[in-house]
Amino acid sequence: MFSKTCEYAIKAVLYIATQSLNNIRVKIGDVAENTGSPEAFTAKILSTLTKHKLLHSIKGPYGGFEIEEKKMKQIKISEIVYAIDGDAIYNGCGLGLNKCNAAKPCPMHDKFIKVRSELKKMLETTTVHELATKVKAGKSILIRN
Amino acid sequence: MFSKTCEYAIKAVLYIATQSLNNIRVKIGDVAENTGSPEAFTAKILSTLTKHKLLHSIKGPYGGFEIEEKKMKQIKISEIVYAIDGDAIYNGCGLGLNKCNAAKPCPMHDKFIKVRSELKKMLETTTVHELATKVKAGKSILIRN
DNA sequence: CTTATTTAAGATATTTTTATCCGAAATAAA
DNA sequence: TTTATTTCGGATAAAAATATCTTAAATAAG
Ligand code: SF4
Ligand code: SF4
Repeated sequence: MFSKTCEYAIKAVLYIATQSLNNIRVKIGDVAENTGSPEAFTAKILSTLTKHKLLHSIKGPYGGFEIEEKKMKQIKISEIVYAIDGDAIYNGCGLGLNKCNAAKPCPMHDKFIKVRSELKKMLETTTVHELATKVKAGKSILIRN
Repeated sequence: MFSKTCEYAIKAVLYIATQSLNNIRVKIGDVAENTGSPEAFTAKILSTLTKHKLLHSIKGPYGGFEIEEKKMKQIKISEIVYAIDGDAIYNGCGLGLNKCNAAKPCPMHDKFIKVRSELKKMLETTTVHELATKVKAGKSILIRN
């Protein structure tokens, strides 16, 4: 469904958001540890997310990552997926034809479009804040030990 | 969504099925050419599909691949996906947690499960015959030139 | 039986994805 | 100013996915 990189990215954002809800700024090591992701690779991902303005980073001692509560209410999961995996999941086709054409589509078109648009809608209507709140309340987890 | 290998596999099966509807047996080269897939790689994929009994292969001169009409009415697209990509798309989780647990799920669980089960249902209710018929009737295509 | 044709299977190569490493830049505190 | 801490950015490395090549096995036809 998503690339591994994208899974790490979603978990990382949700972990940072959850901690930000408690006004705790977190370091790369914390994120890696609490999402079950490799640390150096997590650094790369967080850097990408920061460039896309999905996270706020602070360098130096007592630095780390955080997300304002206002921001996490705005950011949708779709934006994280887009920043990492690009638009393939939104615009790419099920059978990978070079170009799409509704007049003469691939034979799975109708059925495929239906499922894909539901996925898209789901990602576009789910906010980081909504999910982070669930994690904070202990209703769900980001890592299984 | 699917691996590239899986996309090739679906297109290959549909091409072979479409030709079988006209009682034409096809060779690897034909399949590759008419699905826009690399030939040697297509050979590997067809071999896998044959082992999974999703295709019938005949060696030697005048040989090639075919699917009985009876068979193509039975085979669902889900079976092709399963043969190539395994059960990740059916049982894997959106965030890639090691194990799933409905009691303490990942925060996307509910929404994710909904979309995934629709995808699963779609694949499990679409037969090869249904799609091959569409292609045969010229209503859809497998390759864009 | 011999030859030509075709799939099967294993070895190898290339590309992409995932992951690590290391030095630079920023910055807070002593 | 110096030091310790932390992110940033570029260079590599390892693993997985995708793709090719080469030889073997099967078989139809002459
Ligand atoms: S025809 Fe439809 S389903 Fe097929 S590749 Fe194009 S957009 Fe996707
Ligand atoms: S909790 Fe649900 S959505 Fe999350 S990984 Fe498990 S099955 Fe998938």
